[in-house]
Amino acid sequence: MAPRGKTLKELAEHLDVSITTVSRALADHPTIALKTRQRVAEAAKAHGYVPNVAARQLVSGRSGFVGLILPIRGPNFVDSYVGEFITGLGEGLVAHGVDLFLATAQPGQSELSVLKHVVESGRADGIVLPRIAEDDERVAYLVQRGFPFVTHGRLLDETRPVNWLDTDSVAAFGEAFDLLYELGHRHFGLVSISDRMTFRYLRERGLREAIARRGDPTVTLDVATAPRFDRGASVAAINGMLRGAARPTAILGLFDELALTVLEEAARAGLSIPRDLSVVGFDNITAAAYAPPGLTTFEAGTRAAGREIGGMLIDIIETRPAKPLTRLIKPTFVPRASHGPAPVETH
Amino acid sequence: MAPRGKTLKELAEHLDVSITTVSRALADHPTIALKTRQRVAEAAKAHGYVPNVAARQLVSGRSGFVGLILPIRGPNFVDSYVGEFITGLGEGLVAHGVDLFLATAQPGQSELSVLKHVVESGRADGIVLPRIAEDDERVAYLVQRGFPFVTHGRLLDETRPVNWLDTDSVAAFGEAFDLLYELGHRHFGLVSISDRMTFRYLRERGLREAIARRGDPTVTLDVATAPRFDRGASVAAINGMLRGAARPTAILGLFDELALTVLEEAARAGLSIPRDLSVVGFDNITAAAYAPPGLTTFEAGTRAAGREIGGMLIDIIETRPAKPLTRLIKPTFVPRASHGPAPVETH
DNA sequence: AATTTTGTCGCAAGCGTTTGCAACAATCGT
DNA sequence: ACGATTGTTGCAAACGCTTGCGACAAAATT
Repeated sequence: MAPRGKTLKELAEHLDVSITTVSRALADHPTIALKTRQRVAEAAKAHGYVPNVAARQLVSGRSGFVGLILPIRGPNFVDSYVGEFITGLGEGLVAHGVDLFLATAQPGQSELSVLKHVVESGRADGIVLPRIAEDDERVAYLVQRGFPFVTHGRLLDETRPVNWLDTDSVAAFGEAFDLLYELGHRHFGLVSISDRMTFRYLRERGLREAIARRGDPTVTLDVATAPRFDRGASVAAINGMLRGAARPTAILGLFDELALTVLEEAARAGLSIPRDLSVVGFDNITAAAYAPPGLTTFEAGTRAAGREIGGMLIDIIETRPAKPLTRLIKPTFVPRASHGPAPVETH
Repeated sequence: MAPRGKTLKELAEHLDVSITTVSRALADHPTIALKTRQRVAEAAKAHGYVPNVAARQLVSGRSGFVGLILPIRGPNFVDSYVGEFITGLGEGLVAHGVDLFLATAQPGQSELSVLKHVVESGRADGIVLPRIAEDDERVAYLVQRGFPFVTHGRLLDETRPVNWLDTDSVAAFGEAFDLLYELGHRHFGLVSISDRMTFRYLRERGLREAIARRGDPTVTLDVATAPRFDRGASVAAINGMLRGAARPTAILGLFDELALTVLEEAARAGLSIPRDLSVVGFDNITAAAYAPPGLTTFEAGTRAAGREIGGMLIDIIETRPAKPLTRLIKPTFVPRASHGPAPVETH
């Protein structure tokens, strides 16, 4: 057994006052004489008193923890999202004296069952849900349970009363289209995923809306999809697009990993970037800067998002606002060398 | 206030037995009649009973948490280490029903003071300490406190009774040297850091020992250092080496970020890799595969290390072994295209 | 001087568990 | 048939803290 820290009782005996008084003094309760408060504070510091969290939690009903269920990943791959998001979340929470706790789903176990366990055991005061799907069962559970949470990403059905923060990928993909259109591109490709994640839908919508706004009937859009973490399928889908009859002159990757794969496959197909093909991604992962010729992309600001979400969640836990809190972050354009003027058409 | 879950008391009333009986039945205590145990188990499942962790912790003295203090990072940079290590740790802990909790140090606050707070508040049953320095004050504190912990990385003084897991970078850097020597290289450079981290020392030692083993007096080693996260200083140090009178033909980066910077600066200096210069890194971060021409490096297996450390820590918490547990993992060589035969000397 | 107010403090209950010990009924041996 | 054994359950204390309410003395009011 780890050596226990000092308790209130010990402090009280030492100071010859009641436990109650020590407790109130440390909470700076105004009914305790100022002199007593100071005396207690000194003794507490001198003895290195640290309150026992379990006892405090038991009576207050609050754990001082915010929970996050680690997204299940393939065996060999961890994207940079996890590290960045968690770091930001920690930063956002620490200012309020709240710690982050991470639950991991066992191999056979669903994320939902872990979530239920976390909520019902009283382990967390609030939950953050990353990377959500178009219609997420975890959200349904938490809403029905009335448990505080905020999601990173939105549901498709925006009328549901959920607190969320999202990056405005509609705007980003619109911006990318406009830029490429101005550069003369008319034939577009989008490499997407088949999983029903909300961001997949939103990014494609951003692109389509921008096309519609432009009102140019000569613009074409070709969409290729593959399962999310299936690299082989992505490669195949990309090659289909690259080696097809009507190869686009500009290809957008739903996120950087996909765009980087386009870069690789294009090189393999003997295409020169950006002379023959422009490529734009989304997320600005580290490798985007290193992959030749440098991937043009959007900075999603994952760490800042985590920080912000931490603050939102604390706010929700403490004030229980009636209206849902939502925040839309504009990603910033990161121009590098993978985009350029459309190649002149060879008739 | 979040709606509380069911309590033992409610369950007991429903079943018309005592709280004690329910508690023991759920723990599968043999003194409780088998029939009663089953009856209780069913009711518990039906009512969705989940024990309150705070109450349990209060009496058992165990929190069911393992703590990790997030390494402090610069404002803009999160290396992939965090995400990988945490993912692995979660995987290693979940099998034992233990959760991971993350504490973050406030800007002005030392990691040590956060650590003390975590330990003394009873928030964790054990601690994992990542990325440790040659002589780490956190380790001293935990040893003196008799608190269970395991480090990722070693102290320089290996006689201290600490549980650690480390990657064998001595072996890796020796292997790298041998390989490059066989390829004809005689003039070596090491881009290192000035921070007193143990791995800095070990990797350099691995290199020097391999050189000594070879016993070839014509071999030279040039070491350049810069503060850990100071990219500008690294660039300067690397350029000093690259543009100096006696440029090495093979440069080892203490870790991939450094090696990648060598690649960039070499390109800027008009050097062709690997014709003019061989570069080898360590860690195998994602970008290593994308940076041209592909960085030769070592896979450190961070995620697996986290997984392993999780298991070790549980073991330590439960059995309190007298002898420290230590584990040395051999990194695997990841040959890519940034190394090759030494250029022929031009006299 | 008697009464009310104000300022300080302590008693004791309660948060939801676990666990040593006692209590009781049923079964056993002789 | 009686005490001893076995099997099963419950009582109550304990873990360390917070908090409503009452107790008491000193100060203010009448």
